[in-house]
Formats: sequence, C-alpha cells, structure tokens
Amino acid sequence: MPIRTPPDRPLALERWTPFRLFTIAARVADTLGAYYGPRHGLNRAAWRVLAVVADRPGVGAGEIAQAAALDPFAVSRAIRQLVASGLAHRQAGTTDRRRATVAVTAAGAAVIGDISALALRIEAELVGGLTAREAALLDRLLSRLDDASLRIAARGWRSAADGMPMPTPDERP
Amino acid sequence: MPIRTPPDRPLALERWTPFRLFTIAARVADTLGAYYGPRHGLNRAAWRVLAVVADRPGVGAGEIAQAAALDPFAVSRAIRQLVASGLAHRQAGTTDRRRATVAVTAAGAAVIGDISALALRIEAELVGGLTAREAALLDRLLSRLDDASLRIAARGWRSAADGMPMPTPDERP
DNA sequence: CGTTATTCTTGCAGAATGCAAGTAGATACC
DNA sequence: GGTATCTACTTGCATTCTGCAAGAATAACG
Repeated sequence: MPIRTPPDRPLALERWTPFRLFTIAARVADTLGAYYGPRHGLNRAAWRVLAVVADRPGVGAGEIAQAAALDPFAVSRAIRQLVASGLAHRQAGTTDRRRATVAVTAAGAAVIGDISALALRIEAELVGGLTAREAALLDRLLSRLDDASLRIAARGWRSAADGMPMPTPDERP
Repeated sequence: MPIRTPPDRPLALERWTPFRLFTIAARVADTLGAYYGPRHGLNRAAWRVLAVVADRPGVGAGEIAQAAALDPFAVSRAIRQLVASGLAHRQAGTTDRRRATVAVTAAGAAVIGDISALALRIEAELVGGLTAREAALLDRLLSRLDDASLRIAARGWRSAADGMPMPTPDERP
C-alpha cells in the first residue's frame, strides 16, 4: 500500500495550468504560423531566430538559442535557412572566430517587420480585453510563473516527485 | 510608402505574451515528459488522451480531440497505442457504432494516477509562490485569454491583419 | 434503396527532432 | 612552441511526428 495515494479524479487536463497556458499559446502560434509559413517560407524556428536577430543584431548562436527557447541544433539550421534565403548574414567574430555573429539583411528586416506587425496586433487582440491594471498584473504573474518554471525545469521531475508513490516500478524495454 | 510602418524595434520575443506563455508551458511539459516518456512509454499525445479518458470514461474520439487539443489523427493513433499497451480499451458504441467509446483499464488508471500525482505537484510548484488571491486572479485572466485566443484562432490572421501594410507581396514558390 | 454526411482510421510523404560524431578555433599547461 | 583540453557550433542520420489524401464503416435523409 503506497504512502500517498494518487488522486481519485486523476487530473482534469483542461484545468491544469500548464495545459491552459499551452493551448492559449498554441492557438496564437498556429494563427501566426499560418501567416509567416506560406507567405515568407519560414518555420517556427526560423521566425523566432529572425525575431531575435532583428532585435539584437550581432548575437551569436548560443544567445539566440537562449533567447528563442531553441536548442543549438535548431538554431544552426534556422540560421542556415535564413542565410540561404537572404534574410540574414553571418560574420565571423573578431575576437573569437568560433562565434559567428548574425544580423538581418534589409530583406530580413522587411520580413520580420511584416510579421512583427501582425504578431503585435494578435497580442493586442489577446490582451485587449484586459484593463491596464489587469495587464500589468498579468505581466507580473507571468514573470513569476516564468521563474518558477525555470526552477522546475532545472531540478527535473525527480525533485518534484520526492515522496511520490511509485505504482508502476516496471522499467520500459 | 506604406500607410502603417512596421515597428522600428520589430518585436522583443521574450516580451511577447504568447511566447512567454509558451516557454512556461514548454518547460513544464518537458519536465513532465521526461517522466512519463521513459517510465511509461507514452508520448505527448498518449498521455493527454489517457488523462482525458481517465477523467471522463466513455468519451469518443472527437471529444477527446477537443479536450486534449489534438487533431483526430493524433487521437486515433494515441488510442491505438494505449489499447496496444493495455492501458485503455475500446467498446463499439451502442446507438452509433461509428463512435467507439474509450475507457481506461486498471493498468491505465494506475499509470495516469502516477503521472497525475506528479503533474499536480509540478503545478503546485508552479503556482505555489502565489497567494490564493493571486491564484484566483490568474485563473480568471487565463480564462479570458483562452476566450480571446479562441476568437483569434477562429478568425485567422486575415482579420487581425486588416489594414496591415504588405511589404512583401511576393508569393512563395 | 441510393445518395450524401459523419466519424473515425490508415498510409505515406515531408518535416521536425534527438543525438552521435565532427570541425574549427580558443585556452591552459608543460 | 607544442599539445591536450575545452568551447561553440555544425553536420549527418535515424527516429519520430505531422499533415493530409484517401478509405471504411455507419448513419441520416429523401
């Protein structure tokens, strides 16, 4: 008999906060993706990288990965795509030649400007129903959730599982 | 010269609300996924379907798709996996035999119970820093964002793009 | 009945992802 | 200087996921 029993009603997915965050984000991302995909030939990784690079010209791949929440592999491939389609260009670093800095071309600036305009309109539509006070509150709450999610990810499930019952101790093949 | 110029500083990705929602959700989902993946051999779709089915036994594939934010294809495949690994079972519907109802087996209930316990702990860790008042507020704000995101997704980018400048009128190959 | 609509499933091609290994350059140490 | 180690990034490949066209089974309708 386990120390702690799992909840009777296991989990209402639609009330689980992370799932709620996900669905909101996914609907918006899909809507925006339906724009920049066909129109500019970008995928999710490429548009994020383009946004980061346009916002901070001269960043290296590592910083992009951090800022765009992508792994270095995806960043590398996205940069290659962007360079190939003439939206960004690379320049070998002066002090450290391993680190190539990336910046947008004029074409890239035009593209990200176009996408940004829509992205900001969508965001405005998303939070448009909130008062300024509510929006500020949301901002603070999201910052706190962001911090908390960082801690969760850093510590992994093992720490959250402390003292958890282990009903299925079998190992997978 | 376009009627509306794109913003000078195109978009700070890390301040764009949908991206913030995404990163929080992704970090949590990855943490939980690192648990149920290796331990129970489930993927993202399968765990969600299992959660929905456990919560509402006897649902059909369509309702699952709706509740788990998955397309019918993914649901169909997930159900097949769950049935194959003995975590769920299907029963042809009595009134409408196209619609098979799905329910968890004892093994499936154990698995989702196990995952749910961790999921709830993670959620507690996520929102644990909030006061009850703040948590209630977050809940209301997320409900509003959820509604807004539904409207955005339903109307598509075209409505949000009304009056937008179109700096790159070229069509992609 | 025959036709059309649902509901779900299957197959397959293309895209995304994860990871092992590789390259180039920087840094540290003898 | 030489060389061993470390870092930053890239590449290739196998696996997995996704999107979509087409299909099967059943229901609903006239």
